[in-house]
Amino acid sequence: MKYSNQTRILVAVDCIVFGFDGTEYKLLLIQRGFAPEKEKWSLMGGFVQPEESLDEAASRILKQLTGLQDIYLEEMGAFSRPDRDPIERVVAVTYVALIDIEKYQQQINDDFHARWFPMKELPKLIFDHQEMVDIALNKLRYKAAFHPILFELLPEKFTLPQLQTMYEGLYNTKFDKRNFTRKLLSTNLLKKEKEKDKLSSKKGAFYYSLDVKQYKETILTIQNIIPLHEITSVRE
Amino acid sequence: MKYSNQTRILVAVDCIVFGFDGTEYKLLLIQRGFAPEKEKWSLMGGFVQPEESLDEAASRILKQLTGLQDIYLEEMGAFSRPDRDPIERVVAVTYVALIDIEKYQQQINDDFHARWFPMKELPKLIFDHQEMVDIALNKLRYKAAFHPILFELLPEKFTLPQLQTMYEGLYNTKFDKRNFTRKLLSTNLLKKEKEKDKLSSKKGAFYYSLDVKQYKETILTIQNIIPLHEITSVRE
DNA sequence: AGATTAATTGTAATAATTACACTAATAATC
DNA sequence: GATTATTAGTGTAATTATTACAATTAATCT
Repeated sequence: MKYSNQTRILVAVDCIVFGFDGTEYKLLLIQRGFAPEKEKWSLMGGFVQPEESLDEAASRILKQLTGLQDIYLEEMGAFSRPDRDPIERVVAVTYVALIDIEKYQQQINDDFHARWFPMKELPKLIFDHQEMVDIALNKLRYKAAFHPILFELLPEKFTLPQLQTMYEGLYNTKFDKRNFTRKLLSTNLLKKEKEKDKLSSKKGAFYYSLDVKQYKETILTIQNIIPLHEITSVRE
Repeated sequence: MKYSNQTRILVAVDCIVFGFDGTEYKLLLIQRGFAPEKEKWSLMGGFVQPEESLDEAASRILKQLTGLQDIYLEEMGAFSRPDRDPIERVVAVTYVALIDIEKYQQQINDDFHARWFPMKELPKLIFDHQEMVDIALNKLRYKAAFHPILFELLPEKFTLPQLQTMYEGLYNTKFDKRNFTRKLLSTNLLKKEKEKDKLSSKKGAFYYSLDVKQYKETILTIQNIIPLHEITSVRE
């Protein structure tokens, strides 16, 4: 038994993977393996299979095309212009991930020519993938202003100057060191470690790590219009 | 020419329409017009047609099933469990709207038994529609804490007590009048009108309206971690 | 005219944000 | 081993935002 007289459509998933290498933002791309636009640079995409959800499809596709697994992927929206794919109609649902480039460098598998491109030097992308990336970057900027999600882009232990560089890179601006660190530390999300990172300076900068318990509590908290003590519960 | 060996899937759109009547939040539902679950309460849903985008499908479906048109609908996410519809696989993309119940009361058309239900008295919904509503409400709470989007739920002219009631209703709490109005007015988004609303009190409360130009500028502004003067441009 | 109802308004204490520049630690160099 | 170069780390005062708290005002109703 089926719904009659309805058109069935190909559903695809495209994964937008942002990375940070301590200096700049990069985007992970692959060379598309099939026609049309074979060999052209593309997000990691594929078709949803009959027995998998979109989340499952996104994880599978990312793993198949890059080797990356156990990455947090967040749905970002559907792209559905009827002519967005020249071959036939495809509705694409996008997923976004933020990863620490160095941490996952090993996992990334060369079979499909996955490659990191600095955000300022992206090649021409197929179909509407550039639009997907633009929207994802704007959403990331927006979210990062409220939520300390940029931690996800860093290794487990990171320094305050690294964090600051990351925020400055996202917004193309400079912040005052004292005010920036004060604000970050006042969140109580950071734990100072005993070791220093000696790679990027002579003096060396102390490592910090994310206080995961605090983080999970804090990320559920609503700010601004709602006085903090009024909050009961918010799922997301 | 088509992509070979791929499964095509029904794609549906479901519209979650929240309303506020000055006192409480309500959800617009219809009685489903076809099997399975015919006559059961449901979000306004339908299948995406070959030549329309998802946004277009959402507008069309909302209009066909309720008469509502020119409503701002925002995509909220896909629901894709393979077994979410017992007849056959359907991937549903949800859209959320906020409207002023009284303003649109006229437009709402009884052909399909569209009806407002108070959020605390929702009937059993088909499939995973209750889950969609729960997620939408949480996202609304979350967004409203940062963005003054609740204006969209009110008529063009509204009073400060109405606004406060709306915020209090969303969070099940009470705010201090003085602090609430001070905060709202400090956004410079509200313009005081000359007339008063005399319906809800003897003294009458002045009407305010949204300063649309200011609103569009402000909604693009990022707060918190990013000092305001640093912002260049953020699309969303 | 007086009672009733809900709208409107201010202030003082506290907390957060901003602007601003020198000192500390280490490695590299002479 | 002293000097230089480099980046990390830190404090304070002025301003602005937030909070807690209650009397007065405008209009209608009796």
